[in-house]
Amino acid sequence: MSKAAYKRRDSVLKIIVSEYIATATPVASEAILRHHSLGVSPATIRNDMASLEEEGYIARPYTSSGGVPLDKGYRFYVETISGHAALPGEDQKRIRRLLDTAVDEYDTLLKIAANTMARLVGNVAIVTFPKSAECKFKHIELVEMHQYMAMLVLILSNAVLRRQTLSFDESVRQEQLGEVALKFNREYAAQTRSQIAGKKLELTPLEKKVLGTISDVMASEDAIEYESSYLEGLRLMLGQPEFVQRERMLGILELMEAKGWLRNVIDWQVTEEGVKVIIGEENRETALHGLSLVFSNYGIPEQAQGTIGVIGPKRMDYSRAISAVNYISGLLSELVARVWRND
Amino acid sequence: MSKAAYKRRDSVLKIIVSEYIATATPVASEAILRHHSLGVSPATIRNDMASLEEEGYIARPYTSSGGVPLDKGYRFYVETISGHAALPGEDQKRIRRLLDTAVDEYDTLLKIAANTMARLVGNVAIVTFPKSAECKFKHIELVEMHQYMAMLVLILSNAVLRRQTLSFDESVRQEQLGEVALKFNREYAAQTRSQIAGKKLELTPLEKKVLGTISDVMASEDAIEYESSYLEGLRLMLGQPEFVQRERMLGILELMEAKGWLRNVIDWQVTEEGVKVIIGEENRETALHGLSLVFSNYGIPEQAQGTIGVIGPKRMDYSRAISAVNYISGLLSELVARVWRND
DNA sequence: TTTAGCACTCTCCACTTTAGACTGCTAATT
DNA sequence: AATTAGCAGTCTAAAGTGGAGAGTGCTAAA
Repeated sequence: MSKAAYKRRDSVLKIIVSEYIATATPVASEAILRHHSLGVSPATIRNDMASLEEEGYIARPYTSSGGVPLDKGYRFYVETISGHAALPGEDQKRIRRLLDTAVDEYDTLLKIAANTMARLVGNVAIVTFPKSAECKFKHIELVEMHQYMAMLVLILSNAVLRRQTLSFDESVRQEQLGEVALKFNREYAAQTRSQIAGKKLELTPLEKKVLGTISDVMASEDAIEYESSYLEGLRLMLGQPEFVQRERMLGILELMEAKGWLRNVIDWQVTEEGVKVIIGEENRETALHGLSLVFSNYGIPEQAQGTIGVIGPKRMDYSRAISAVNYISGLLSELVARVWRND
Repeated sequence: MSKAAYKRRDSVLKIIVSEYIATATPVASEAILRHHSLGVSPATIRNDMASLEEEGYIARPYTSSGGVPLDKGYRFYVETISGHAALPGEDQKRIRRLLDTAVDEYDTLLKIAANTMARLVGNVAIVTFPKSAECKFKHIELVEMHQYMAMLVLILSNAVLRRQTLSFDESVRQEQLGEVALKFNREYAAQTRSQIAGKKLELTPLEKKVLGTISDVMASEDAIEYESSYLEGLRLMLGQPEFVQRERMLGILELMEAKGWLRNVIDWQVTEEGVKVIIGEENRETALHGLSLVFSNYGIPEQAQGTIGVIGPKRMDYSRAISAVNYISGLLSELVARVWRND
């Protein structure tokens, strides 16, 4: 096969993928020529398609139908388009304005980010809270609820807020609680759980109790990976033709309601820069073999990192997804940096 | 029609409903006798069914098929069974143990409650956060993030926690922030937003800024009705045979992803005691006309009330749902009361 | 290497057929 | 007046049929 012929075959593959993404139906040789004149006849395209099939880029649902891309075909497509993608300027502006309105409210901000992205790509969007490797004590507050009970509010350095109630056998007054809080805030500022444990202080029974609770909360925070995250756009994704079979639809719902599924899905170890695309069987989780993922980390490495991404059928608009994830993750990084400037 | 005949007809209706709930297929006259011998022939049952149809309790999908209950039939069924329902002792124990483990962590507690109930009834369960009519200031905390930014943590009397970041034009130190917090905590304890606004104090520019933010947060808290709630068991409900039509499935997903839908669905005005059942077209929201709701309020009236309930197809196990909602709402009330004992 | 031409394959849709499930009605019975 | 047996009649669901149309694979020629 000549060099020019190879090039044409690659074009054919690209057209098949993009056409299939648009129509969700097998792409016929003549359909390819309808929209992109390649200066050759349908028969030539058919030969190319036969060759593409042989090498595992495309497949045909039945003996003589059009071609549909296989994972390898999608992969090729993604490689060739990535880099060129950028969100339209007006979208960028709109999104920036939208997120700016919520910049002071952390949770709302992330929720809006997820929602916006979901609608932008017509699929499921996920945003996790930023998380640091090992959380640090920032501040506690003890508030009396009633005589025998108080609420402990613990603020961690990654701006995570956790609360826990404490019951006492004896009556405790707000003043006492205030003193304990003051002492701990002075002694433990910016320390990790293990550092706090290492510090031997003289403690009253009340203080011991509070310290124990703090330690528990920090431990559970360290253990959590993705518990809290926002997931938006389920209805959009499930409206796609790939989910006409009820089985698939329910499978997805089941997966997403399961606890801790995200941990298996996103390879947390990977801290590479930039947008990553995972296609079909490249997914570790078998339930996701029919889907693709486009995601990126955001935030400040080693300090406060979260993940933002899109999940959709393999037949998703990768160009749009990549540019959306890229832009919004950048935006979030910016906003996170503003809060963390010098922590 | 004799008294005895009326009684039999009621039995027939009850059997039709319960049989339909179990099988999801129209109930034939002979099927009724298969499981419940009423001492009469199928022809008699048929006469009864004709009468039930005439009065709008049941309908037939086509000219000569079995009967399916209409809303009026379900309503009759619910009236006759309610009161007799109680969760099996072992379930009660299991659930109590489960919730006890999370009693100190408010959010987890509610999430577990929702999850448990969803699995108990095989449908969607919803639990909202307790909310009081007008929230009261309990405590604030100001934590320095960096020179020009601080985080405001506001604790309200209903144990709701809200945070917000504050940016300053000038550099601000933690000490200053601490003093502001101390002052506000002293002056504003247990006051509502309007009370705080009415109190005229000498304020520095910094204090004015903080007060403004507090006021904003409390205002938005007062405005929120059901923003935060846990919804579990979508996959269970959507697995039911009523959702084989994709349209319906997507309709439900759309409804549930919409913001503020819950407010329309649950009649918040109703503060009656006990479990309430809403069947099909009794729902205000048209998207829910095919579904039923079983819900109850929990918490302390006027002080901290939330809602817990089940959403499922009209063909749901009402007996189980009513007993589950009843039991779990009672349990939550108990746990809430423990925290609020004398607020 | 590309192309024209044609037989062949397979899907999709509409239509028909058939078996079986239930009822409604009528006339007889209690 | 209420109940029953019996049977004709109605309707569904599933399986089968046939034809149109889309699209390919192959062959032989350019």
